[in-house]
Amino acid sequence: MNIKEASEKTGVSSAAIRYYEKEGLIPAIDRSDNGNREIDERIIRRITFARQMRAAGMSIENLRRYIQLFDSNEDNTREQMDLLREQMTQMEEKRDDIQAAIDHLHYKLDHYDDHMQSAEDELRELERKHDNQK
Amino acid sequence: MNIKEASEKTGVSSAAIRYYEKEGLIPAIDRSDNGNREIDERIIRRITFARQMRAAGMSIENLRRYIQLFDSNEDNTREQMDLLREQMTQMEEKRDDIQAAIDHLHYKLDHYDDHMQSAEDELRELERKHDNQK
DNA sequence: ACTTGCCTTGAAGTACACTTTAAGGTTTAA
DNA sequence: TTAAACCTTAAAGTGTACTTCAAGGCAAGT
Repeated sequence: MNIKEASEKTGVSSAAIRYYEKEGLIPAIDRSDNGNREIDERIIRRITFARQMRAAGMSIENLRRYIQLFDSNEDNTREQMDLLREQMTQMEEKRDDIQAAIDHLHYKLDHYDDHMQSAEDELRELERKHDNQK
Repeated sequence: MNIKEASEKTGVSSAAIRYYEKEGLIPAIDRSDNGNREIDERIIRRITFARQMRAAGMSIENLRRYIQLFDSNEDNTREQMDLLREQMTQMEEKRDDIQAAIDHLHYKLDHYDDHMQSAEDELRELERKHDNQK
């Protein structure tokens, strides 16, 4: 499979696949005789994994660190797991931040009919509700 | 309250508060006699709202669009609500992306003991599980 | 008078994650 | 043989969201 097909299959642009390879987010890709990348299912899975982690906000730097551990032959299970746990914690925080924002906007939408004269009214209302929860 | 106190209270840097004001993410802030910003609770709430939306991944551009509608005197309830709903949809998608990544990493962590010889083993395992779910 | 510590502005600089460009190579089809 | 459609690389460019810098002002304390 050439890079264009891989791009279509994974939803990652050809340029980004090259970039990921150069940055060590995916393994080095074998070349065919003419020097073109010959992409197999193993690489597709690695690209897809990278895409998923990137979509969840994992930085290039952290993803590279993890992949380097992962692809090394040494037993660095401890470090890998620590890194994974650290990333999961960050993702959970981000997920919760987003959920809080969704709840906030949901509240705004639900109360649009009641009082929409001014920004202040609405913000006071939100503030009051927030205070009551404490 | 001066900008430094506001920064400490909201967790948004002084420079970012100035930037948010310039970009129209928060209203224009009143100045005291010497030209310094005099920040009250209303502004604090606006900064906090901006911070929360930013933390959830809402772009400066979209936040400005919403705030401009919000602070205008015209009745653009429809546009405001449409914008809010659009943003919520985006946030929900992002939240779900993150959750999928968390689930993936969780699976990895849970199965670390079983088979950690190679990246390929693990990825095959994930692939298999994924296929089974279809 | 001077240092400290805050403030102001506009402009320039930075980090991240790609994307785009430039210059060229190969393969296939007409 | 020439055009189309892919590929390669290195390097430069881009957008976002700030941060940092430079140059100066104000107010209080020593």
